[in-house]
Amino acid sequence: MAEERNARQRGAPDPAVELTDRQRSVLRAVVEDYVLTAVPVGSKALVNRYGLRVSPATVRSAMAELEALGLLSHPHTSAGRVPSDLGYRLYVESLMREAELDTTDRLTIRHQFSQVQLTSNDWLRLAASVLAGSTRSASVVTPARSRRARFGHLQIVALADGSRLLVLVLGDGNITQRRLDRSALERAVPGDALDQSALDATAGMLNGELAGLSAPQMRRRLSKLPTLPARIGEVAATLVEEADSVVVEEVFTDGIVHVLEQPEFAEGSKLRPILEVLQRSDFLEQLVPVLTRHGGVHVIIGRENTNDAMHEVSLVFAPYGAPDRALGLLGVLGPTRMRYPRAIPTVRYLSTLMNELINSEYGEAQ
Amino acid sequence: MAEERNARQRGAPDPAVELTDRQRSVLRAVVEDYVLTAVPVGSKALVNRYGLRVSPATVRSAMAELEALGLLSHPHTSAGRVPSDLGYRLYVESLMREAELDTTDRLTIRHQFSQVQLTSNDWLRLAASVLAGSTRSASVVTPARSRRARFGHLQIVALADGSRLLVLVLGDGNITQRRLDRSALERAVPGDALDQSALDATAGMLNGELAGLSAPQMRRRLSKLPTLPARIGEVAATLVEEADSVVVEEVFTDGIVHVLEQPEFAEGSKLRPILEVLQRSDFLEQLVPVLTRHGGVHVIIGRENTNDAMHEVSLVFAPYGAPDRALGLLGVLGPTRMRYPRAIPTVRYLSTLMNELINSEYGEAQ
DNA sequence: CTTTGGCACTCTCGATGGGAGAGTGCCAAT
DNA sequence: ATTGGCACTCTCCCATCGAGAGTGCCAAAG
Repeated sequence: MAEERNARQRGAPDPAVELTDRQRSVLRAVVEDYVLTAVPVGSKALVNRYGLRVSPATVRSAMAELEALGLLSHPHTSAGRVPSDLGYRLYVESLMREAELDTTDRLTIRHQFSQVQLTSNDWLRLAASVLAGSTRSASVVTPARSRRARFGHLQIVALADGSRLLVLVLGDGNITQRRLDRSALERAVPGDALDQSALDATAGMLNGELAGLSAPQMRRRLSKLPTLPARIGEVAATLVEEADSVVVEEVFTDGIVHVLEQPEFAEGSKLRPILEVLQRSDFLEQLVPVLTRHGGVHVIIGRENTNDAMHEVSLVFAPYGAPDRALGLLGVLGPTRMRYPRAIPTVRYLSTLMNELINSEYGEAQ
Repeated sequence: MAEERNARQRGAPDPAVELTDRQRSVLRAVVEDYVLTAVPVGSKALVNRYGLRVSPATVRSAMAELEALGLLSHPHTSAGRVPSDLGYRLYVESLMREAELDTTDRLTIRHQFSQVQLTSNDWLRLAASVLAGSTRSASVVTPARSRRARFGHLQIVALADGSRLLVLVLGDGNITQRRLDRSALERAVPGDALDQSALDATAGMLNGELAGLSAPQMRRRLSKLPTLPARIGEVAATLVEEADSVVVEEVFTDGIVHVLEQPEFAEGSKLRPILEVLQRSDFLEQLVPVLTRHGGVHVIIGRENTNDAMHEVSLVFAPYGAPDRALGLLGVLGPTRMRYPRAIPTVRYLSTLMNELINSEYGEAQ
């Protein structure tokens, strides 16, 4: 399973092998109880609630051992135990009973996706909404676009109202359009008839020059063309601008309210840094290096995250799309005390579903 | 001034005329002090901080009068006074010293807007960001689109890679495009060469039928066309879908963190209902009826808002764009204890600026 | 050698109870 | 009409104090 390689890659110690069965079941019980109640869990309560066939004293000693291993911690003497980040990690790696999503859940989700069109933002908004609703956490979805949009080809279309439309098809199959500013064009090509053939020629010339370039490369190439005719200059500037704007990733989030409901964020100011990070459009992008190794679901727990603001939250995320041409990310964010056995299958299902949809779209379009 | 008509339209009592000069200046001082400190303000502190040339006892009696008029209130006996919604209303109507925005502020804002292109979402994101930053409140911006997008004209363009692009120009000047699903087209028109002239004919036919219709009307009209050739059916379905998706308004918000910083929202759960309302894309839409009367800045204070969730916040907002073809809304949301003298001019300036930009764009494009 | 019951100890949490401080309301004097 | 004085009323902060829950350790029992 994908997650199992995770810990080692991350260089985290892996004391799983040394754990006794008792330690394992105590750790599991502590994690699951704490996830449920948000209250540090004591030996007695644990025995009662989980029907362990041993005495509280035995559990206590197991807990002490787990604490020595760094898997549990004490808020203070004589409070119950709380899982450490490492404890959660071990739980996620090998203790968790992970169930796939219900068939009904899957059908509901799939149905919702059939209602919106693939290229629209609604698609991503829906994904964020489904993730947030299903996991009751905050969710984040980035569009599946190549990190650096490559120039595919360019076309200038005459619209019926007399204006021109610049259509830019990117290497990853995405399309953007922009209406050309007619008065500016006339400024650039004074007295010219703005006939379609001239524009076609311009487009053809640029298509040849720019094939396969990213926006910055386009800018450089264009500046090098020694004598750029004025009319081309206008189109070219618009073009670069348009390509640039595609690269800026819009991020869709949903379900922030769920995080707010968690007791660890009852104090509003706790949420602030999280909100700020979620706003930043590139925060999921930083995770791209982490997931190139394999395609599955990734879990980042608390302080495992290099971003200081995220030391008290966990991230469960996965890529979707094709890594080489259009990579998107989707995931959920919640307190480290997160329902991993729910979050992980949900993220996994959504990433495979969106993969499937996106690939069938590509299949048809090409 | 626009705001002055507001209170009467709203049917709110208007005790302004009856207030003595002293009462007016006490009310103003109370509002301004409370807005600044968020602490109920007492008579003594008021005299000290605002250099009133009277004794605390005098202020006390003025406060008691203002309280009898419903302009101030008491959290409890022997705490200071707090403005009521009505008190804020009166302040906004006739007590506030409203300054226009700095020239430097204006230039900075204008410069930022010159950096992004008008048709992109970045334009709206920028507006939200500027509003939030300048007022230190949460901001909301809706795109300037006619509430019901009207069909303008339709064009089918052959792309260089062999696929087709459906370009839909709406009555308000907005453009959306969608790549036509080639395999589906082939299904609809089996064995056909998909030549451009056939598609042009289709487009021409639909242009004639659908001119000026809204998406629902389009749907009805299309279903009535007795014998819709298969090839047109495919295009038509895509078309309606596209037009539908334009009507769904995306809302841009920013600066929620600022609200979180306010002491009245320190307790996270207070923020919840607000967040939920902000998420709902139609919440600003509900305000459209309110503002048709005139074009200026509107202020809705606390319980004046019919939405229960908004009873503890104020809204300062304005329309932009042309009411008949493309109406957008922008505004800020904060605690009733809001810096109105800052928020109102900012919203006003942004709405006029965006008006100007949008109209110059229309001017050039037509 | 593991498990268990017992026991002393520790720490949080909630209730209780004063001051201290800020503010009010009222009244009599100016 | 304005003001100073004064008694009164709240909140807020702090300290105190059990109750409760949990721990750690130890000696006894499997």
